[in-house]
Amino acid sequence: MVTVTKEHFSPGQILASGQCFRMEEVKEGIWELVAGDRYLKIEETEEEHVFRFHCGEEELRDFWAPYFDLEGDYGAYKKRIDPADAYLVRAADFGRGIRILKQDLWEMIVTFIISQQNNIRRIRRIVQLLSETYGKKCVSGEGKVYDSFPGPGELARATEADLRACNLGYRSRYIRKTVEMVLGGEVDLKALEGMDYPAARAELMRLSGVGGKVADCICLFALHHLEAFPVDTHIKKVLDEQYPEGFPFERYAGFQGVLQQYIFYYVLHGRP
DNA sequence: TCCCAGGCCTTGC
DNA sequence: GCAAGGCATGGG
Repeated sequence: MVTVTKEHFSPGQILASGQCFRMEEVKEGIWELVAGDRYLKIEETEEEHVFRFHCGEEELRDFWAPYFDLEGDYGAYKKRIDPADAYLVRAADFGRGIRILKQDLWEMIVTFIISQQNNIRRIRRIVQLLSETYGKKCVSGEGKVYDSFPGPGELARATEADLRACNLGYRSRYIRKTVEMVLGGEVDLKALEGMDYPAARAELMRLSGVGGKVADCICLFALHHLEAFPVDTHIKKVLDEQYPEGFPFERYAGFQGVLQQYIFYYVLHGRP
C-alpha cells in the first residue's frame, strides 16, 4: 500500500471522462481498475489530494505513476488557457482532476474500434465481456480475481461469429482483420510506439475500422501524443456552437488533447 | 417509432 | 476527390 499525494488527480473524473473502460467505482471513494493484465485498487482518504494505492512502491514508480501521468504538470496546462475563453476556462475547471492516461496500445486499438457509433456504457459492457471470454483469469496480491484484456493471439481464437456473439455487431469484421494484420506483422505495434504523432496516426489508419477519429483516440490515450484532438459527435457540436471562427489549435500546440478531454467531460457531465 | 451513441467503409458520381 | 448509405445494438 502506497500513499499518493497529487493535485489535479481525480479517479472519479478520470473514470467519467471515458478514456478507460475497465475502471469502476466499487464503493464511494474506492475505485478498481484493470489495465492490460494488471489490477489496481485506489482509495480516497479524508485528506484532500491524498489517495491510497494498493500496490508496492516499485509498481507505483514503474507502472502506475506513468500510467496516470502523475509527473505531468496539469496546472501548467490550465494556466495557459486564454482567460477570455469563458467556455474553455469553465470546462477545464470542471474537469480539473482529469489526466491523460498512458494505456496499453493494443487494448486502445480494440476498444476504440468498438467505440465507434456506440455509447460508453455499452462499450464498457462489450470490453468486459471480451475480457471475460478471451482474457486470462488473474489474481491480485490481495486475492482479487479479474480478467486481463486479451492480446492479439488470444483474440485470434475468436471467429467473426464469436465476436458478433459478444455484441460487437458490424465491428466484428474490423476486429478480425485488425487481429490478422497485427499477427501477420503488417502493422508493427512496437514500431508504432516509436513514431511521432503524424506517422503513428497514418500507420494506425491502415488498420481495419480505424479512421481519423479512432486513430486520434489511440494516439492520445495509448501513445500519449497530447497534440491529438479527437473530434467525435460531441466535440463537433461544441466546435460548431462555441467556436464558429475555429478552435485556436495553434495557441495550444502540443497539448490540445488535454483540452479536448476537459471539453468532452464537460459536455457529458457538466451543466450547460 | 424514431433518434442517437467517442465513425468507418463502400459505392457512385 | 467527395457525398450518401449502410451497418449492429440498446437506451431514451
